[in-house]
Amino acid sequence: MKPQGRQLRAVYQHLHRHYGEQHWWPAQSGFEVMVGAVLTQNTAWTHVEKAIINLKAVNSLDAESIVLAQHRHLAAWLRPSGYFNVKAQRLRSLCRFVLDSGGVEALSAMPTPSLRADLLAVKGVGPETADDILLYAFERPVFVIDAYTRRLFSRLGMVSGEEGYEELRLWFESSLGADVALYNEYHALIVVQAKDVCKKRPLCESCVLQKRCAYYSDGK
DNA sequence: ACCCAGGGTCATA
DNA sequence: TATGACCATGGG
Repeated sequence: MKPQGRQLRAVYQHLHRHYGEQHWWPAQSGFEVMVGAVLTQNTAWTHVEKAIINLKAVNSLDAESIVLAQHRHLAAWLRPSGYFNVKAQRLRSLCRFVLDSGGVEALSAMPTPSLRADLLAVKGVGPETADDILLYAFERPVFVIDAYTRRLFSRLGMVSGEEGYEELRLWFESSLGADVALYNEYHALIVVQAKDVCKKRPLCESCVLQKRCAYYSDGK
């Protein structure tokens, strides 16, 4: 393991002890993970759940139904998750990709690099959404980078925060080694940690690692 | 009333 | 390559 690996695992252990097992991704199928990954873009998960409940209520949580649904219907079902016009389009393009590829089962047989490239080629699927899908739907060892990840490790002084997405992702992956279960839990813990804020003082390293204070916002 | 959520695309310079 | 505008609901 690389030098940063030990430090990264120490942070993980701290978060895991403090917040416990997260059991992500909350979904009943790989396809549901894919849908949730698009719907949660810049949106609170509680709102996404309502949209997914709507889709289930009309028996349309599958690629065929979503592709065939009229835009106004799909948009109405997605309304609670925000950006409903945009997300209806993105969901359609993702579902068309799934169908054109022969379904989720066929996708799960693809090697990770080509699957990742194909996901990124879908309109509305960017790096984070693609990596959510790769890790949580297809159980591939891909470390998900989000704004929380960049902010936390920047404040811990382990990265500058100015790195590009790919650079940061490869840094985590090479430091930790390929480990699906670890990546799964780690990303979940980073997200949970970010929500756990106090208003007392700006973040310092002990804030994160010793939980004296959990004010992780940007102090603006 | 303001801020921001488990981002991404597109137009501009 | 790098900003800025835009998408839109709902909870704190």
